[in-house]
Amino acid sequence: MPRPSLKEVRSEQILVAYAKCIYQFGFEGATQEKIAKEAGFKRSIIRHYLGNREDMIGALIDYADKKFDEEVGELMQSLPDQKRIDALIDILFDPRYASDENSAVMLQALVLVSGKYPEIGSKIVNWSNTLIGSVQSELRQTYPEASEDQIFQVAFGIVALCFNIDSFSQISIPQEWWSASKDAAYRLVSTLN
Amino acid sequence: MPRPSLKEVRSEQILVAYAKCIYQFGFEGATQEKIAKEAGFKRSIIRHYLGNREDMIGALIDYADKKFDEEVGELMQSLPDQKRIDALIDILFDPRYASDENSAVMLQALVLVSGKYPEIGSKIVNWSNTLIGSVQSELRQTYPEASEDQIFQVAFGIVALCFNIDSFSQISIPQEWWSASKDAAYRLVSTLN
DNA sequence: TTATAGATTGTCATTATTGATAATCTATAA
DNA sequence: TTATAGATTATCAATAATGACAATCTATAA
Repeated sequence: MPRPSLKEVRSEQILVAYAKCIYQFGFEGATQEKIAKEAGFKRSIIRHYLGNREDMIGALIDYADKKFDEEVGELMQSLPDQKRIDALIDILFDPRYASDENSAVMLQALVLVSGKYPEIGSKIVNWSNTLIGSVQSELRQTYPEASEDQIFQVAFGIVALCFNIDSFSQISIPQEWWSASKDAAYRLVSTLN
Repeated sequence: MPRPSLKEVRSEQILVAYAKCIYQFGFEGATQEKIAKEAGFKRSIIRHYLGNREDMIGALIDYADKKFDEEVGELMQSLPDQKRIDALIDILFDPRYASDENSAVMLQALVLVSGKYPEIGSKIVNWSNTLIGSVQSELRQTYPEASEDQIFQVAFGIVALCFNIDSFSQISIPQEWWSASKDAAYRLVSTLN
């Protein structure tokens, strides 16, 4: 009888806009008004679908949580059969992937407010571990003779380099920082020989 | 005739409190009221010494700028004569140095708002280059046979690892992340042999 | 002691942000 | 066509934050 619900669609549109605003204005600077404008709705619509500010934050965290896993999954799926590690590093350190749609950027924004919202901290550790784990298993395939400790150190280093360069994505940084990050990642891998 | 000026002292006290609030509440969350409370003054005192919000931000950037150079200088001064690179890495990846007084944390907070205040972006690049440059010159001393490109890549990687782990400083992260960062840094250095 | 410049505090208008709810509009099924 | 559930918009009170300026207090030198 009633018109069809848009809850799913609208919620995601709002959360995407929310993420973009956090990226652009910071966590506390991402006001409902700005989010609404970014999403192309009136502010009231936000409340209608997501509730108050606290509810919004919860929804955002859940969304980021889901999104991060998806992105890592897609990333690993996209790797070719041969030279998978090289391909992985090439993607991780490609400037084109470090847009405001990248979860790594959201992660950096959330790190800054994890003091205020403690549940964020453990999520971030989880996300990091997810990515580190994926890199680890790739390394393990290619370097079966290396120890787990060695593999973990290298995987962690690669992810750290990636997080770091992504965190700069809205600053106009020297071109060579991207290639330096990538080269450093390759250097880390080379130590497993 | 008049009473002596406290401008220098008060300004620094306020800016320290400002930095601490940014670290704790985020950039937009660092309100004048919170800063005043943190510093132990009334809000009016902030305006008296630093002016309005925009003036405050400018003062903060200048302060962070000066502070960062000082800290890097002191860090390099503190290195022993022997095994300077090992000592440098040990300090950079010591959890005790990544407190809220660490400039690296401020840097991460400022990165997030550099979209709003473009002058911040170039400062951050400068700060990074300062630290990278210092690490480079140390590496150059120990590995004179390595090329400049190689030295830069390794120096950049070390600084990136440092920035990354520092950015997590207010999250309770696994203990091994610190050692993994340090180990990765050592691995990077080892590639210069 | 006293005049003075600066320190410190107090107050108020303005604006920004949010929470909450009412009012209106509209796509669907009966 | 029409009732209905949900979409969308409008509005207002409450609070937070800022800007601006007035008022008061106090350490110094003359």
